[in-house]
Formats: sequence, structure tokens, C-alpha cells
Amino acid sequence: MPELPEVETVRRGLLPVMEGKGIVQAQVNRRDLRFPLPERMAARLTGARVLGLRRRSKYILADLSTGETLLVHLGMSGRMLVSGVAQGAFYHHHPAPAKHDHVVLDMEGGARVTFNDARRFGAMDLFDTASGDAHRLLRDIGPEPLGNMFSEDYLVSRLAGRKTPIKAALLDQTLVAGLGNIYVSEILHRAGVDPRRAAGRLSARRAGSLVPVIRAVLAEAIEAGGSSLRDYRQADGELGYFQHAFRVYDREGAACLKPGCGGTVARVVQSGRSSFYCPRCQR
DNA sequence: ACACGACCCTGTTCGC
DNA sequence: TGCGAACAGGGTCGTG
Repeated sequence: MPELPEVETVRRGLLPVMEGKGIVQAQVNRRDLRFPLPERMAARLTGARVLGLRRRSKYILADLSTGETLLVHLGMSGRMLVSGVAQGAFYHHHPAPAKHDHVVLDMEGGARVTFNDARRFGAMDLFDTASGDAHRLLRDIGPEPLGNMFSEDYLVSRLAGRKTPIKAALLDQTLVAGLGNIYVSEILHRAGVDPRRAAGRLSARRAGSLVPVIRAVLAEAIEAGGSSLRDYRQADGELGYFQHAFRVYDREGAACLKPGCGGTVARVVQSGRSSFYCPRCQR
């Protein structure tokens, strides 16, 4: 679920129930997720107002009136469930506490935001807002792919000379922020690049051409997430759910969807993770 | 500096 | 139907 487009979709879903609202009560049900949770976390959140809800890479950042920022990472299985929100003529109540509900925020206005994460690869932390991106989890992250700092010149220079497969290079969060296993497969398919190709062995022209492809794939995914989110009506108020029409991801053995290609989608394992690609149109 | 594997943890799916 | 293996969209760490 959570690569950059999903995290952005979750952020947008949380905006109406969190931004500008006070946290009436925070409940913290365990001492750690991927890392130890901050000391006195519930007390530091309770009574704070959420001044703004930002995203950096795959992190959601809530700037609080206390001068601290709440950092949230969804890991592999993290979700932010919203309940207690009026939707049209209907009103859904808070569901019974579920397994893996680790943090519960009761918001001013009646909404409840529940962080649920079965695998606990997610993370939460509190840090001084004034310290900015100095947080160790944010410090080394590369440019936002949809931002101005991510240019063709930048990507070409960062890929030059690298022997690592282009698939692994694009997953490197210090090179570019927010790409994950699904979207890298989709991006390389759209760009016609074999995921196994050494990053430094792409011509500058082809390496640079990845930039507009990355931007387009992410923008379309965010748009799709947003549209399905607008249509979303379900009692548990789960956010971050949307269906994709993946061109290659999880389609091993199926026909390549590039018009006129006629190839068959293959799967290879690279650094322990599946890559899906078409051997015919990706070189 | 880089590349790779192991590891973190739970749930679901697949093959026998 | 049971049961173990494999796998899952995240990242970190240690090793060679």
C-alpha cells in the first residue's frame, strides 16, 4: 500500500479531520513499533492542535501547536483509519478496538484516527519542529520527485558510474524520495528500461527521460487515489485504499499492455524483491 | 563506496 | 482440512 502516492492519498484523507483541529485525547497502546515510541507520547499529543499536515517522501508530518512535529511512517502494513465522521445522511461510529491498533487519536470535531499496523514496520516519533529535516529519518532523503530539485541533470549525474541495477538505484531513498517496489516496476516499464540494467550504463538521454516518466506515473497514481478516495464510503472509514491498473506489477505470465508489443510479463528477484517487466519492450 | 543478504513482524496465499 | 514454505507495497544493519 504505502509508496509516495498512497501516503499522499492518506494525508489528503486526514486533512479534513486533523488540520486545524485539537487532539482531545491520545492513546498509545505499546512502547514500540519499528523503533521505541517517544517518551510520554500520549501526554505530549493530548491537548495539542494540528497546525499543518505535510508529507516528505513516505512520511506524514503533523506540525503541532506545542512546537513539536509528529512523524508517521506506515511501513508495509500501516493504516490510518478514520471513524466517527458524518458522511452525507449517514454517520458511522467508532468500531471496536482491533488487533494491532497501536495509537488512537480522538480529534476535536468527533473524528477518531487509529494507527493500525500488523507487521510493525511502521514508525512514529516526535521532534522539535524548528529542527526541520534534521531528524535522522528525514536527513538523508533525496529530492521529492514531484519537486523542482528533481531534474534530469540531477538524475543523470547521480546514476553515472553506478553498477547497481537501475531498479535498486531508484529504490534508493537518498537518490529520490518515495519510490517503492510497485512504482519502480511501473516506471521502468513505461520508460522501456530493463530493471536489471546497470544504472550507469543507461545513456544520459535515457536516464534523463526517466524524470518525466517518474513524475507522470506518480501524478497519475495520486490522482487515481484521490478520485477513489472521494468515492469511498465504508463504515470503518479506512483511507489509502484504491485500485490500480498496474501494467506489469504482479502480472507475471500475462500479456504486456504496451500497445503493439505482444510480449509476456516476466518476474525476476533483485535484492530479495520481485521485479516485473516485459523482456520484449524493456531493454 | 558499493552490493548483497539477513533481519525486523504478522498475515495471507500456495503447494503438497 | 492441515501444515509448512514462500511471499508481501517498508527500511536498517553488518559483511565482504
